[in-house]
Amino acid sequence: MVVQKRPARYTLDALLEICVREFIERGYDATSMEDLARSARLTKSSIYHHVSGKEELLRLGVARGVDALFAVFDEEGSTSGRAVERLEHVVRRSADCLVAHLPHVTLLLRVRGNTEAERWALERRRELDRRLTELVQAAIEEGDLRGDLDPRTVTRLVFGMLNSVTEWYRPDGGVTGEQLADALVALSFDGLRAPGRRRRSLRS
Amino acid sequence: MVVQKRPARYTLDALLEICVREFIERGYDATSMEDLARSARLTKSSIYHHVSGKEELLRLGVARGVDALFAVFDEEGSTSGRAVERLEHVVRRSADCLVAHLPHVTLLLRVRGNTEAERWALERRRELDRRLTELVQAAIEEGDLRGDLDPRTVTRLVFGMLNSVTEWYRPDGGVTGEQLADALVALSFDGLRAPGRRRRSLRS
DNA sequence: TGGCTGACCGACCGTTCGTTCGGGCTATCC
DNA sequence: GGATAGCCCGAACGAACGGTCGGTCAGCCA
Repeated sequence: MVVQKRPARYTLDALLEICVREFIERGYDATSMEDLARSARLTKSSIYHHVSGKEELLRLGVARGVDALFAVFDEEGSTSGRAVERLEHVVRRSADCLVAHLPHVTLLLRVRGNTEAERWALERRRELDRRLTELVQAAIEEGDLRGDLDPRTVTRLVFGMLNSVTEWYRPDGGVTGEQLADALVALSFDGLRAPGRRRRSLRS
Repeated sequence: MVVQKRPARYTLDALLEICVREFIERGYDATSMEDLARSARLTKSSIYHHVSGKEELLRLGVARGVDALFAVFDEEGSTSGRAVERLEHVVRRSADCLVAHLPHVTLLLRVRGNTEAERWALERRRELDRRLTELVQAAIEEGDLRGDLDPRTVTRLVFGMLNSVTEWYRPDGGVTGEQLADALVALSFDGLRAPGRRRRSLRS
């Protein structure tokens, strides 16, 4: 093993980046402090110089994911215009955001509520879900979205499709963030079917 | 607390059901054998009478999920007819199947590859993904699905939307399995947009 | 009725966990 | 050049982990 003469110094963010990556790979609970230390080329005890403990690393990680996603709803395109256009903006920008902050958002979407930090993250996610549902509801009422599907259900499905990106997307996989966002918006709003062959509504 | 005079006897399946539920609630790694024992009203050591250890419980659980999902691809509707119809059949029946075997499929979709059993499960999931991609590819070539999107990407998105159901669907939530399957198929193939307002292709 | 067996239990094992503590090294400042 | 502060280390802590062991107890069959 190579030992650096001048040991690498870590900023909090640099250390966090490594730990978040490890959390994602093995899962938070399955990752030990020794795993983190090995990955960062530090000792376990050195990590405690930067953070108060394992849970703080999780808290910092998911907080960055939360901040990134909430920022999308504050953008101008999310607050003005027809609901259907605001919805499209949110979906597209969420995809961008998800790609830009892939590790943090991935971590955020994996928490199960075992600790205080995780429960807080779950509550924030629920808030995002609520806002998205409102948008879908409004777009249906304005006549731009089909009304034959339960708004709550389709919101969760679209949200689910969006969030599933963290399960497979890799920046070096040949698909750019823009291509991904295009596909997401296209699929959400117009579906897979070839133009000219579309059904009008649910099968009777 | 009520204590049964004749202590409940467990079949393997009955015990597995309880353990799978616990794994889902807290995550596999965060669930201790004592957690399982408490939930089953047994002692830790009694569990070892039924299974060889914690990992076997996981293995049995995910195997049931794998079997259920693979069965869909063996159905007649998945093997004959136009590709687009086979695809619709697979999506609809996967949704049914996911609702019918919600705990096992949920567990399956959460594994991260830390153990041998988990790596096997991941490989089976990849195989499902491969088969679905083939269907999408074929349906595009037959002209029934739009050709302006990358087959690999949309497959993963549709798959992601499908799988996301485990994250929120609850049988007692007022949405039946059939309504869910309808919404999934409708969204996948025709999208959210109201009929008459659909776009022909990607924005230029 | 006496022994066998399946289901279960309490006590305990070695290991690994997250965390703590005291100290050492190096660059910087006075 | 001595003191200071930031960063890091080795060793060890108590707690909790998954798993083992010997034994108990009820129901069944001969």
